[in-house]
Amino acid sequence: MSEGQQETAILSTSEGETLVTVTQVSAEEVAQAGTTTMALVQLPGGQTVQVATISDGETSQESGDSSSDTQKRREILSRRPSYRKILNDLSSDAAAVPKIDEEKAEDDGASTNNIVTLPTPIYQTSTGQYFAIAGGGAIQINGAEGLQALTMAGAGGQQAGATIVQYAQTSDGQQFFMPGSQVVVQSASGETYQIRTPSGGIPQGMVVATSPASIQSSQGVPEEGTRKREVRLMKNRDAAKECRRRKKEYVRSLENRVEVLEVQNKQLLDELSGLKNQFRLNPGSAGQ
DNA sequence: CCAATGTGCCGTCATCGGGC
DNA sequence: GCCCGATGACGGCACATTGG
Repeated sequence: MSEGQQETAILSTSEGETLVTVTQVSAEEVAQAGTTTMALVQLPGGQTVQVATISDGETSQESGDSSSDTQKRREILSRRPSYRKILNDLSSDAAAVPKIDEEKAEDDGASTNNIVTLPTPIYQTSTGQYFAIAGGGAIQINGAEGLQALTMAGAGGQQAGATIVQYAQTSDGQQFFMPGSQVVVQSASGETYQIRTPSGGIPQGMVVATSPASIQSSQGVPEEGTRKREVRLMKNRDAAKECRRRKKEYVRSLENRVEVLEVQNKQLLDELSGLKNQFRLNPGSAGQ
């Protein structure tokens, strides 16, 4: 399809009322768009909407202003894979558009920015109950009987709905159970709480939760190294998630581009075939 | 039904490169 | 030089699929 040669389809009712007008954009425009823009749909009110290919991580972002996304995508796709560069682009856009937050919320349930800054220090149990990390460092659990499972409410380091801690109500307080050996919870204020399996005193698998103050007072300076390590692991864990998310998004964009280029290629082949037939039937008209 | 295999996701480690 | 974020590599786990 050459420049300015657009194909238009009109969807109308039996009474002849036009519902929508679909204009296929030129191959060049498609190529420039890189991945997403396939057609323009004109609504009855005169509003024009770009119809884009749909992929998991992109639909939530591109329903709004698509022009800036198209521009950005064009830049992304015109260069060789560089996740660092992609990150720079994304981070520069993040100030204006909170796209990462939205995508991550629906993508894999990972935290919005990083695990360090949880949106709220309140967590929800599988039964809908809540517990909170109070300002003094205490973990407060609202009324529980029997064994309960704690899951992160909303964003967090664990998979959405994954059980990270179980607890039971006892006569002398709360007791925690957990599948792993250690869990670190960080509050919105940045304080780190370690939930660890003790060496003895309580049944195996039972853990206790300690606040930063008690950790420092009971175990002293050497624990600082452990705490730093846990924070570093948490940050790296989150960075790895984000990196994988960007990589998946990049692969999706490449797949989208393949689709677009295949369509473009087919159109060009069809056009070539048509021209060949035309030349065969009417050789004298060639070049006019 | 069950073991083998494939796939996807995650956490961790090692390394690199940029900022200070 | 140190710190920190990004990312490749690796291994583990959970789940789905497949063949006997």
